[in-house]
Amino acid sequence: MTEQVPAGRPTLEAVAARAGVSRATASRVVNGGDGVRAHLVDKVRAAVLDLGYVPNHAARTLVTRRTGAVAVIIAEPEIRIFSDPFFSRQIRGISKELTAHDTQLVLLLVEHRGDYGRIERYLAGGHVDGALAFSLHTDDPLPAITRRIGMPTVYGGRPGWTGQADGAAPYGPLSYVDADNRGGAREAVRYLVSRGRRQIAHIAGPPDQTSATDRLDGYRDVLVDADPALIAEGDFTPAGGARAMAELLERCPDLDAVFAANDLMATGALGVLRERGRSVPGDVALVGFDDAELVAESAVPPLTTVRQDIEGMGRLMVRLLLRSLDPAQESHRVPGSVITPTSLVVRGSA
Amino acid sequence: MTEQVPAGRPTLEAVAARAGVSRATASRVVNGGDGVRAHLVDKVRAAVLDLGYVPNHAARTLVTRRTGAVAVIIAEPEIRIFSDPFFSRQIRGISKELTAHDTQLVLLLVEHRGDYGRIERYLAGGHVDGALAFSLHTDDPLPAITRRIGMPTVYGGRPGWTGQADGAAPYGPLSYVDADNRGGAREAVRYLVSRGRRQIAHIAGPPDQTSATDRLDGYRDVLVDADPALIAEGDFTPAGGARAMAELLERCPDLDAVFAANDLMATGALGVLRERGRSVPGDVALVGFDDAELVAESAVPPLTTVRQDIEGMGRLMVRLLLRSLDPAQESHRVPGSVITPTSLVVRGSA
DNA sequence: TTGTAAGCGTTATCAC
DNA sequence: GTGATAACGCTTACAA
Repeated sequence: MTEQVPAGRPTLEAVAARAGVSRATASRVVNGGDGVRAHLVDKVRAAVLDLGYVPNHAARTLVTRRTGAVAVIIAEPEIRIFSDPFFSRQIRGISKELTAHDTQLVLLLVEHRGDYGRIERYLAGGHVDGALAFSLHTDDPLPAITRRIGMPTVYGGRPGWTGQADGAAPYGPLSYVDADNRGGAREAVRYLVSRGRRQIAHIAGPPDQTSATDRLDGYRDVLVDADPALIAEGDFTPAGGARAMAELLERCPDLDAVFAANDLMATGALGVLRERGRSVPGDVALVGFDDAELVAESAVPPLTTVRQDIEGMGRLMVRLLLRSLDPAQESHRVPGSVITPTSLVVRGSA
Repeated sequence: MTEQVPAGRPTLEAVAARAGVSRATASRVVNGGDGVRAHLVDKVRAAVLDLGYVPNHAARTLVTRRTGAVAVIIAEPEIRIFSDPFFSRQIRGISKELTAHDTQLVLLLVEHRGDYGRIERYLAGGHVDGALAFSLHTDDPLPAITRRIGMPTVYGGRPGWTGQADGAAPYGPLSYVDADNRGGAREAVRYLVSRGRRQIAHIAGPPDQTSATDRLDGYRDVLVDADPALIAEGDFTPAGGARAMAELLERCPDLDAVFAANDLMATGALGVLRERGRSVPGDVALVGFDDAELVAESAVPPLTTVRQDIEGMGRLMVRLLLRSLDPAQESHRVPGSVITPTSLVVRGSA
């Protein structure tokens, strides 16, 4: 059996043959063509084109030990994965930036605690060069995993225990990108104060997420001795916001402003206020957080809210990660962290 | 340089050495262990455990020509990617089913027309075994691409031109999974009729998506000679629904019911109706489509809507695709299509 | 500047 | 049953 018809996809060998060069030279051209005479570069490029050659990814990975892929791990046991516009935008930012670097996005959704075994095996299997993760809960097993197997990882949102003294960790402290939640919250509350509001309530997020606790801290920074009755806990969903709002109205019927820890909860609160006949912003001023698309602007009235550049944060996570993956970089293996600024967007609700 | 310290991750070779067998036997055990004496199986398993061996994916792919990964292509130029709860749930279904089959999900977001070159290169590069795609617009280049490179693909939602006579296509007609949009729409409209509504309007989705046109067709099936003024076009977003609702109210102030082609538009319509002082369902009955989580149920009043099993559809797409990937299957390379049933969920809005 | 050749870690085809 | 050994397609010293 000689003289076989060109069976599957063309290989580098075929390209080299057609261009009349060695496989090595063909490889050089495919990878940029530095140090190859223009003459040959053209020949090889032509061969690539006629043959429709596309490099075999597995073969390349096998030798370079680089996969050109990054895992995006979304560990959110709750129903809100993806439905939350926050994730959507961050993913979009991540996707764009990865694409710009010719890197693929492998999505790993974690639904159950038991999924972590699978995640660890996957990450350890050399399928990806690095990982991006979100929504770390205080007892999340992920950091231990990525650390153990030495997988460079950047987190979205400040982890709950980043302050731990952990100098012995293989790659230093965790790296993350987060918005200035505390500062943003302060600005929101100060704004309400400046508008003459006196009984400013807060609908907080789940206490095991730093984005929630940081916003609560910001609220407290301004209202140092606020009545604890003015604080109710939600879960970042509209329904949770509605429940919290009902509670607050019960406990403090005279409140004249609400700062909700995210826009979704703010919309829930809005519904309850309307039901109870409180006008917004007349009787009660309402400020959200996120400036979530399809939510903040289209609420009635449109939400005054704290904007964070979610897409930009996604892009930043990628840049941090890829930089740490580059052996030539000084920052090799230590991604570092970044806090991005927020800004208050004033609309109709406050 | 002999006597090297166990440098990187352990290889099959190392496992074999430790277990005192050949690499071939070790490989057999790792891949199920059929035809190997229990005695040796145990030894190899033990070695795998102590060494923390994880197979190298690239090496395996190189020889088996199977990547164990599937691309999920989301080609939605609009802002609603992911923010739309519909996608979220379908992705969840897909993710769960892929996980159950030990297959990875590679996410490819298409934002611009120019992205298709990249997508084609990626698919042709042998990174994935098959593809799943959504939201096909009438002139979408994707089917031509997947067909050209022979990539098994299952679509979410009926493509616009599936009816074309295309027997010559390499792998037969496109395969897809879709809900019974037309039947569901009929049921919704019939329900409104049965409740005594007489001026039933429709807020349609974008005419280049079959889910929208199929629902419109269902509406027309029941209301054969409905006044064209009763039909307004939206874009599947709340804002679009609001605009359409305003138009309808302008043109047909006496309408007493609205069937919106999705829940998001229904919520937009709801806001406008409320603003205009029309009670729901008193003055105007409102029915949506999707039974979108965090949307339908939490609307005020909660939305009567047509439910489709979105997550189930996602799972089904995966099953169809994986079946077509299995060379042992009779259905090899021809995924086939499925239409899943819908059901009317009656809540407060109609 | 170009070619030769040695792997990268697996699976698969053979003999044994 | 088990073990050599030849691919798989590519990159990269090293030699020329």
